[in-house]
Amino acid sequence: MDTTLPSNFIRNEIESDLAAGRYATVVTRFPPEPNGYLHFGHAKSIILNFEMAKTYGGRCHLRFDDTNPEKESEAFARSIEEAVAWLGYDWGEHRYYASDTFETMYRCAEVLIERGLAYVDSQTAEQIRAQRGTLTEPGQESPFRNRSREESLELFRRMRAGEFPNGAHVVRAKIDMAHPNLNLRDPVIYRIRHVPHYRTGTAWCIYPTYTFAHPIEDAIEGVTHSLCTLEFEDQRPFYDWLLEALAEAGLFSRPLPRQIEFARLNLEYTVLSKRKLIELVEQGVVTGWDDPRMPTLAGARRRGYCPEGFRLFVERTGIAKAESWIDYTVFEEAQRDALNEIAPRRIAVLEPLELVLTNFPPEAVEWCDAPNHPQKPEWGTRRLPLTQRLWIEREDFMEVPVKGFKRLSPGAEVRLRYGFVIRCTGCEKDANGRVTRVFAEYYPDSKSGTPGADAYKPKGAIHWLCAKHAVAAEARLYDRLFTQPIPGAPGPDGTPRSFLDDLNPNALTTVKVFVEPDAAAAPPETRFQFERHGYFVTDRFDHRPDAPVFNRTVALKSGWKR
RNA sequence: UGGGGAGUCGCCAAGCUGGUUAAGGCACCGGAUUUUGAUUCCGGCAUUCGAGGGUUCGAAUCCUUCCUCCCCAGCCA
Repeated sequence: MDTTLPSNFIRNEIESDLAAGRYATVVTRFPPEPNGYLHFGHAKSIILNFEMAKTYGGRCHLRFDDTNPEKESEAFARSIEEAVAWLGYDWGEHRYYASDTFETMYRCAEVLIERGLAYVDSQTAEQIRAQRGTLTEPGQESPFRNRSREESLELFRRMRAGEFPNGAHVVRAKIDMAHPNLNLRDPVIYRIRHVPHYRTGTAWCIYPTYTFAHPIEDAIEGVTHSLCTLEFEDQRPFYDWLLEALAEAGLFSRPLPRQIEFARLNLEYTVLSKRKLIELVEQGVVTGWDDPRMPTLAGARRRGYCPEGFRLFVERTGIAKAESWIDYTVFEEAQRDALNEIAPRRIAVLEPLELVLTNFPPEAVEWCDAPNHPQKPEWGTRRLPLTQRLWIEREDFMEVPVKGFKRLSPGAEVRLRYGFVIRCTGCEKDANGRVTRVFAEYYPDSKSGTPGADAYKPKGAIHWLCAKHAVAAEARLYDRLFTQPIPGAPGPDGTPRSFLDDLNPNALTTVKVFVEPDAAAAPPETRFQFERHGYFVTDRFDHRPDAPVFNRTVALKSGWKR
């Protein structure tokens, strides 16, 4: 067993199950309903399930929980597969659809009825609700609860045959209408829905409910550990009741799968509920499900976040049962740590200011070697042309420097990264007092990598790009989508607010920038670290070498506090 | 006021079959290295485990009372 992974209660449970011989192997599953896009919360579940299986030498299935034809589609299923694969997981042969097992489920329900453990109720949804009782009062038994097994069986058969309209009958498990756990007060396990299913078409007009289908799907697939979120905790008694009954009837063999619940992910400065995500798209707050500001996996991919960063994130935040809100910095830091390892360095000037080296020969070009990664010499170097006219970052110059400023200002010396040390001699301003150009003199004997270059000890180093060679590009600077840690949380005085009230208007800023030619020429989805700025990626859809588009994934940390 | 869960450092989270100084991560604060104010590197960061009682030589870990928060009354998942 891998002891380098952090301990968590699920690992403990699995290990004791294995040690006790309850299961010979570990089989988990990621069971999305194909009715929407995957988000960061799903990433936690995907990673948990696949990593647990991997850790114990088992396997993880991808299962589409498509038991409600009203909102599911093939397109969603495909986008889910794409996202899981993007995260780096392979379900191999083990892709399942609940809808492939409708016949088995039908049989399971029949067996329950035959054994007197389920019955067809012919009341309306309203009547059933009224009889369910309340949290403190027991429910009432349906007048149809004790009808004969034969009659229920016959009605169930006719339900399947399409003889009844929606809502005319349902089949319910027969457990205990007075049970303190409402989920055991004869839960509905089959309902009539005259709606075509995206996979089974019109073959069925009755569909099993999640409650009934999920345990059966797990058992059919031989799942050992069915990991789900906390809200299903109350459902576990039914999960066990059902499988026990079916095993007793000989439909499933032991060991039966067991459900274990963990807390879902809550991340600050973002929202992770399907409803809110849909609202962001429909209100036009973002451009779509894959907008880089969206906490969807499609958005994350486009934003430039990497799978390894997600894995690190999940590993660092852990798996537990306490509902908690994770600091956004944990997510960002995990991404930076992962990106730092895989992103080659390049230079980009985000807010260009012209710098003229007055003592540099006008036609000369000095080639400077720059490493592609400061800690990975094996990644090699590239050559940057340096000429008299350069672009530097506007924020790297201050006519009147503040205390602690280590960059350019009149009289100050600074190193042009990988190039020469220069001394600022002044600047030029327009009528509004805005600096339009900076002047400096370079020290010819200070070139990086040449003997004696280290004799210069400037306080800082700034990046630059040759004005003649730099390529213009568009940079989309992304930031957190919300301004509050918990979007929509009530105000201090308790006034109710909406998460839409906390939108960050600056979550996207588009700017015209200059980049190194080879960065512009890179294919879509190529990641770079633009030195001193952050991690960027060429946009998956909009980037073209002749019209480059870079998305800022996450900025570098900055210890510089004015 | 029924049932099911959870409360350990600012944010997460190990530990919880009782026994040396309560892991680790993020954040934060130093300090070293650095041609990214990045990375890396050292060091600091809970006499205390929701609160009160109790058992014990000894409790975050056992018992007990209380407090707070979350979930459940879809023919959603």
